[in-house]
Amino acid sequence: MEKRNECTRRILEEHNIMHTVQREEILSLFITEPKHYKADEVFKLLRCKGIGIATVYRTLEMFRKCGVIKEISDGKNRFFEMKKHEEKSVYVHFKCSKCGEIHDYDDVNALNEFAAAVESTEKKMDVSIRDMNILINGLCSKCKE
Amino acid sequence: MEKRNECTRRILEEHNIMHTVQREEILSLFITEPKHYKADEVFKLLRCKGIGIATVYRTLEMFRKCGVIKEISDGKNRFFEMKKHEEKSVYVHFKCSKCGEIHDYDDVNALNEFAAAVESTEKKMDVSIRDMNILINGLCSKCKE
DNA sequence: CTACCTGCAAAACGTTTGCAAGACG
DNA sequence: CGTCTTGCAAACGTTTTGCAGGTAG
Repeated sequence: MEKRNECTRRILEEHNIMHTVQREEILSLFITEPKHYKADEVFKLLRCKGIGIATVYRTLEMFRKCGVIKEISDGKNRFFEMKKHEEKSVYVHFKCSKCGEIHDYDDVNALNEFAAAVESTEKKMDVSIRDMNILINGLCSKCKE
Repeated sequence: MEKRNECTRRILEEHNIMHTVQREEILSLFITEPKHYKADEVFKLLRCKGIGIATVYRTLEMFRKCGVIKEISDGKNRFFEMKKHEEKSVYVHFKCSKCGEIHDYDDVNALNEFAAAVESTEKKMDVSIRDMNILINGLCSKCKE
C-alpha cells in the first residue's frame, strides 16, 4: 500500500511540480482530510509548521492551475478542494441560506442526472464542456424545520 | 405601455424600497441593458451621474437582500443580474477557460432538464431548494476551434 | 552552483463603515 | 420636520508582490 508521503510525491511528480516541504504539507492536508478549505484555513492549520500565508496562496494558485485542486465560491468566500480526474466532472455543493454552511453532495445517481443535462447543453450551446459546478441554495435539513 | 421610470418605480415600490435617484439609475441599468455586472462596472457607468462607489455597493447589497437582483460568482469575480421570480429558479452560466468570458444560458428545455435533476436532489438530500446556480467551465464556440 | 522557492512586510484590491451633509416624504 | 440616504475618506479583510535569504536538484 502506498504511504502518505509517497502519494503526495507521486501527485507532485505527475504534474511536474518541484518537490518542497511546504507543497507536500499543503497537498497532504487536502488528501488526508478531504473537504473544502479557505486559504486562511489552510494557513491557520499549517502556520505551526512555519508555512507563511504567501506560500499558501502561491501554492493553492499553482495547484489550481495544474489541476491538482479546484476552487469553488459562494460569492463571499473562496474554497479549494481536490479535483476529480474524470471527464466532464460534476461538482455539487449545497449552501444553506440560514446557517451558511456548505455541504458537498456526492450521490452518484443524481450526479448522473446532472451529467445527462450537461451532454445536451454541450450540443445546444456548441461548446466543449470541461466541468460543471452547481451551487444549490436553500434550507438544509436542520434549518428547514 | 409602461415607461422606463414607471417600471423602476414600480419595482422599488413592490419591494418597499424608498425611492431615490441613485436607486432608480442603478435599477434602470439592469433593466435596460440586462446582463451581469461587477460592482465596479456599475460604478464606472454611473460615476458620471455623481453616484459614489459606496452607494453602488450599498444598493446592490440591498437589492440582493430584497430579491430584486441576484449574485453570481466565478471564484475571482462577483457579478449581479436581475433575479427571476419563479419558484426554484435555475441559473446557468458558461465560463470559457480560455477567453474568460461568461455567457448566460437560457434555453428553456435544458433548464427543465436541470430542474428535473433539482427535484430528485431535493428529495435525496432532504433539503428545501430555493434556487440553483450552475457554472459550466469549458471552451466557448469561438475558442474551441 | 544555479534556479527556483520561501517568509516577511508592504502594496494592491474589493468591499464595508463612520460621519457630516443632503434628499425624501 | 424627522428619518433615511448619500458621498467622501478611512478602515477592513483578502490576495498579490518585491525582495533578501534559503532550499532542491
